[in-house]
Amino acid sequence: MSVLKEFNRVLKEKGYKFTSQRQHVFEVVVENDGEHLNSQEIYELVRKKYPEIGVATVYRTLALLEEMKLIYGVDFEDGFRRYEIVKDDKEHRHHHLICLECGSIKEGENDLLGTIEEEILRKDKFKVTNHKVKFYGYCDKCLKIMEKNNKTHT
Amino acid sequence: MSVLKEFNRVLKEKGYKFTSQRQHVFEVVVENDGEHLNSQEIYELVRKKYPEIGVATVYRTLALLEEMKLIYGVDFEDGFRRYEIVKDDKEHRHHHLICLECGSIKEGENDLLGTIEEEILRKDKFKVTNHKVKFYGYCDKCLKIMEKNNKTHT
DNA sequence: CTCCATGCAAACACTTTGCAATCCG
DNA sequence: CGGATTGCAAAGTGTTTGCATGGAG
Repeated sequence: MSVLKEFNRVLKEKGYKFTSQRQHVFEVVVENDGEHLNSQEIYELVRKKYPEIGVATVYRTLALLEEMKLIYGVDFEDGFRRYEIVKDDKEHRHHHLICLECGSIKEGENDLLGTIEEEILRKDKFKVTNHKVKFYGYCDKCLKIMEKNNKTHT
Repeated sequence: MSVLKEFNRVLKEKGYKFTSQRQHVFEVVVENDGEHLNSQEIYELVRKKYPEIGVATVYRTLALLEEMKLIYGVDFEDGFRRYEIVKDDKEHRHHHLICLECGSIKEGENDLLGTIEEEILRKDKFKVTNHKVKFYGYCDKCLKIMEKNNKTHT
């Protein structure tokens, strides 16, 4: 798997050591891409494959991976820091659709915000280099259920 | 001040009691609108006027104010829950421009995201009811300084 | 063999909770 | 008065740190 090779390469490049703990943590994040796992969930999953690992190592490794720009943290304000894989710079700049009914988190189209960022540069004279965007609302599934039940929201 | 009256009114409406602690907490948030104070900062400011207040009361009051929809929490991922006043539904749905250089937080134009939300409804079949949007980048001032220093970023 | 990396537990920082005392209505 | 509200301190979170041991290079 090329992602793992890349991981190894960047590790060496930065003078960090390759350990099975780091490999396991990284693998769990890769294998669960799109799940937005939090640190504890990652810890639990790693423990299944590598029971001796300690929480601290997981936290340290996640920080390391973030520093290496292999993953990055997202915050859904549920009290946990959650992680996503950085696929490339474009992919990085997506946004999330968070359903208030079922709690599902869906990743949205990538390029929607480009024009807005241009506008911000013009109007606010603010050069956007990244964004964290969360839309809250109701997903298709829940909308349909709510319609069926004749519920109204807001 | 009509905001305070409104506060009092909503309190009564919901069957909550009006106490000087609650008034002070609310006042501090109102007086520092735009500052995005976190709970501890609010606690410190309230203590200047009302030294007997306890942290717990501040947290409880902030939760109350949030429930009453008089304020709402924002998360700038600095480890603190920060608060803003809800002025009206429109105002609520703004976004933030966070400068990576000086850390300043500016509030952006309100209506920029309307069209995007329509597009999300069409493309993703997701009905947006609120959003939390943070743009990271460089503010006008820092951009100019960086240009002067011939620095490049990213 | 030399450090970097790890595991453990203790320490942290922010927030919440339990409970007796207080005070609004 | 009576129950909601408070202050205090203790308990809970998720996360970080100190330190001796262990393992990669």
